[in-house]
Amino acid sequence: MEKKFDDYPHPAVTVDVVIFTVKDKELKVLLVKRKNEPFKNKWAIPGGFVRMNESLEEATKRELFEETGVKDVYLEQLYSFGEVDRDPRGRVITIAYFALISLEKAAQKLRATTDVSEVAWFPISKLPELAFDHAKILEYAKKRLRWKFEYTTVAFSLLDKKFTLSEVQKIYEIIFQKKFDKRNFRKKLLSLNILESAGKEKEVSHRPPQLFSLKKKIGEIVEILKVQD
Amino acid sequence: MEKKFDDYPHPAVTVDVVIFTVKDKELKVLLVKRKNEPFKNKWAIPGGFVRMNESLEEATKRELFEETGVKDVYLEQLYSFGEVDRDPRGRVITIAYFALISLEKAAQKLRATTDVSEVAWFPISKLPELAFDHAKILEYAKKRLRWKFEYTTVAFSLLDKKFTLSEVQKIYEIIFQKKFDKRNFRKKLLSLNILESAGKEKEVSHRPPQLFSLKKKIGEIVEILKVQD
DNA sequence: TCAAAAGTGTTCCGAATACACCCATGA
DNA sequence: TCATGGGTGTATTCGGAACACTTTTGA
Repeated sequence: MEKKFDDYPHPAVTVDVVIFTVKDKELKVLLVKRKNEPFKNKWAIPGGFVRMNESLEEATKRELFEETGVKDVYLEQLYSFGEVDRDPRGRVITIAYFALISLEKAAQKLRATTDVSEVAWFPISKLPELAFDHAKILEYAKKRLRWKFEYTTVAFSLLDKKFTLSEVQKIYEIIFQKKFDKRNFRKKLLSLNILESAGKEKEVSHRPPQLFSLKKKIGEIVEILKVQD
Repeated sequence: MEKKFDDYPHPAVTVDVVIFTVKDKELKVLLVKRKNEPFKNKWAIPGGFVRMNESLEEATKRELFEETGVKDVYLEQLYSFGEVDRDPRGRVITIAYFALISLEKAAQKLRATTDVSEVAWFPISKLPELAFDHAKILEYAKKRLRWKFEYTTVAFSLLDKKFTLSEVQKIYEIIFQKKFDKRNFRKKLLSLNILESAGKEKEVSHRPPQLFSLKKKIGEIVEILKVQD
């Protein structure tokens, strides 16, 4: 089983982050355009090598910050991809993460870097051809994303601290590409006992909505919505 | 973001497999006793280095086979662990998998290897102290296991091709440490439309039970049982 | 007074739960 | 005939789904 520590050559290890946001009533993903070979001028999921003195999550946060300038976003490990030939340069194992960032945070300037000529948000429905096995990674991320919306409270990480029930519903309608009944949606959301009242919105030219915020202590899994096709 | 391919030193990469079975009416996990430092004589989850010419899954299957002599078992990737100091020998990133093997397969002889002095099944309720961050990995695996039993048909990978409904129920009662109502359990299982009749058991000294087998084409996620505490 | 979005209740249906007795067989 | 596990039905409760109109505000 185990040999001495350095008997085997070591593969390279990268982290890749699938960064989602909701913008212009669409689910979007952040991609970068590669400046170098391989896959020069192809779009790719942002990522980079893991340094020896940082954990996988630290590496991912660093990449995320370098690419978007944002911190403190929803971040979770997705899956590790390790096919032998997934990178033509040699053996590279990647640990993929996925992140959800809110509209305001995402509105900050995106910055190209030394290895990237462009950075842009792509609607999930109109993706370009992707480098490496990134199409597969993205597929995986989309599945996970939907699952997370059904079974956990991640949706709220796309909203402000205070939000209206209609805003929550809109997010769900975008993610699931489906309309929900307003009364049932609100009833379900309120019955979960995860929200608390947070005053009223002002300065709208119609009936002002109630604001809510997420309660602090919530179990990890809260079956939010059962969505059928 | 990216530098030239070999600008960074590479961490070592291992795979670890949490191997579960149900034996003697208990959920058990396979552990190995380490022959060498670090953590000499401590119990650990079996695992080893990923070779340059094998994928993560291939490496895991190889380890699984070396340790238990079994092939063709349920295997899925669990999570990757990459804290900087998780291995005192240096930077080691591990991709953890979990496997479920059936009683008969598990009954084969377990074999010690060059780096392992003993191999043994431990009931999940009476675990020894574990090497590295393996306690954390095992915790993670236990959670995933329960989830899988609630939402998928993994349970059947612990049974023969043909099985009785009572056998299925026993497996669930062991995993969830909880009794289920026989009529409701059977009703639910049959209503899922995932089983087909496979004759009758013979040679039992009581009313012979119906046998069932799992239908071939089943969606990935079938909400089998909702289990409440 | 109008436009815009907020807010609200009831009926129906299907699934989950609780619960106890008879059946078929070999010993 | 007995011991052993196999097998079965009904009533109740709870949550999900369908469905349309009134309210509040600023412009």
